[in-house]
Amino acid sequence: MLKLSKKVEYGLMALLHMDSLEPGSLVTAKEVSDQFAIPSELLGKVLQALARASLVESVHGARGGYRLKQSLDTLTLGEVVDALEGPFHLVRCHENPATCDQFESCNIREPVLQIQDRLMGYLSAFRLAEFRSKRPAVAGKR
Amino acid sequence: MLKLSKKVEYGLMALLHMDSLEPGSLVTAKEVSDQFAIPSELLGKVLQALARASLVESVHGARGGYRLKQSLDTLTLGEVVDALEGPFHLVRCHENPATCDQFESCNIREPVLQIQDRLMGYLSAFRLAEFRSKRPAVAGKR
DNA sequence: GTATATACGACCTTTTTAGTCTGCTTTCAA
DNA sequence: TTGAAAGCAGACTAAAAAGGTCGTATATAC
Repeated sequence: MLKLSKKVEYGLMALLHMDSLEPGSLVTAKEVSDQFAIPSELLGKVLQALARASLVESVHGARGGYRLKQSLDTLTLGEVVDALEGPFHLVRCHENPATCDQFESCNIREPVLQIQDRLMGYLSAFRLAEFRSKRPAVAGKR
Repeated sequence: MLKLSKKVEYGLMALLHMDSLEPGSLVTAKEVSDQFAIPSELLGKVLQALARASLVESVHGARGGYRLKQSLDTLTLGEVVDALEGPFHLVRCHENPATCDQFESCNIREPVLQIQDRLMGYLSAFRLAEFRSKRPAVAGKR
């Protein structure tokens, strides 16, 4: 209920991590999964989904890996959620009214839609660069 | 993922319905469940939770039922969510860090907390009266 | 005292989420 | 040219949460 999924958490952690690396350098799913104690197969799927959505770029084969394709300055939380969970719907009936037993009698449809729009607007306005600025500055070489 | 639960939906529907009745009049869980095609036992639990949280008042025994205890002008979406789902946490680790395998290495804790605070602020600022104003006006007697 | 209603807890079922496994394709480099 | 390292894809399983049901106790009107 109103929770972020592990997929989104993992995706954000990976994106933030990539942002902290030398620009353009590759990192493998295994390296990230080791660093953050994430199951590697699962993180692999997450990164693949981010690649399909062009948030990251994947390089196949040995010595391959992933790198950011967009700056965190332009990436938003909404894009990450959309890439990993699909279009955002606050209630099931907006996706598929047929499954809702209350559809006919429903007296909250319009206002819920309005809330959804505002939440979505917030997610789409939240730039991932804001994640970066909150962490302690990392001194030294990179 | 970032969905409203059926409990919250049912609670909102019931609250809105009560608001449309003669002020002070009682309505039973059965009546509401019939009107909105909600399983009555489930709606019963929802209304009981709303009563525990003092959003509605319950009257026991024959001819009993529920009525609003607060005006929708003062009730907020945040209160309803809190009454029916408990304190709002965007990620599990805010409730129980022990269950999070990524707790040590996590690089997104602070920003996620910030997002949660803003979402919570939004929920708490959203007055249920706004639900009312969006419905078609009901002409005639009440 | 009986019918009607809320209250509450235990339970069951279904759906969703999280994680695993198997096998493939692509690429580098020895 | 071949083996290891990596991404890719889908099926599968396990665990957790959500949704729903049932039984029973308690309160109240008539």
